[in-house]
Amino acid sequence: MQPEPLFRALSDSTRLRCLALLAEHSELCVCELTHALALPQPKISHHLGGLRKVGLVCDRKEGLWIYYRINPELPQWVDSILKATVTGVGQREPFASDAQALSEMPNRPGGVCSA
Amino acid sequence: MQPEPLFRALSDSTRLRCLALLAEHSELCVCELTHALALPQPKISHHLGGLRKVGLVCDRKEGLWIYYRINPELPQWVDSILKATVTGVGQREPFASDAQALSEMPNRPGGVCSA
DNA sequence: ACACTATATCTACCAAACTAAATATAGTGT
DNA sequence: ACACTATATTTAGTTTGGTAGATATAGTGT
Repeated sequence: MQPEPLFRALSDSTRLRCLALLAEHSELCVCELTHALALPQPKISHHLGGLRKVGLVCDRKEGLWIYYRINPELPQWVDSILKATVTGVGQREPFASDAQALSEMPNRPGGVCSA
Repeated sequence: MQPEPLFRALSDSTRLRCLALLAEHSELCVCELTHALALPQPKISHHLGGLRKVGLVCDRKEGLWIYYRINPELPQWVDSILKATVTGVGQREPFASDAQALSEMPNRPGGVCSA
């Protein structure tokens, strides 16, 4: 993985918020992310596409839903960067509120039992 | 430190190359970086200004030269990100060639004896 | 077939940022 | 005072990338 596109992907607030949630939930569908971040669905989809394009996330289709997860085959140094980032900023806003909003979302599909 | 400006700073090739060199040389002046990267001096200065603005580097003036170093007071998670990046991509091009070009530079000023 | 939900794509607009080149600032030595 | 070196800033042009909104695709249930 090239560092420049990686860091560019990490330089946007919407993408970082998605990644921060994904880092703690193994997989989430678009509607969960849309709810947690309270942003328009096309915007979320657009940014998830960007994350997928650089290889940071992958997706899985199940029925009507598409579940995203952090790519489990990331190079170790990339994984370290993600972990360091979540450690460093995960308690701040808006990340904390996003996690809270997600946990309070009613009618969540599938993978609720994930870590 | 905010993550978005940090990652945006890391998303440019010129800035990454400067940081990679600084990560292994404690301090370097602008002319050393300009020589190592073989880029126009105003371009190097401009990008160093960007790195300084987000707090990734600081500088020290000595006579005609301005020495840059990685900010020694970076938050731990930011330091982890820098180290992971250098570990992950430091051996690749153009970083390896930059280090080589720096080591072969004649008439280097001041801090040559740095690690 | 139809309505509904979930997601993706497309279009147009706008702002941020990289680049190149010229020029300005500032320190040094003669 | 002048020439020279090192560095920073400014300007203009171009591109990249984010946003909003509309629309398309696709799966589900009736």
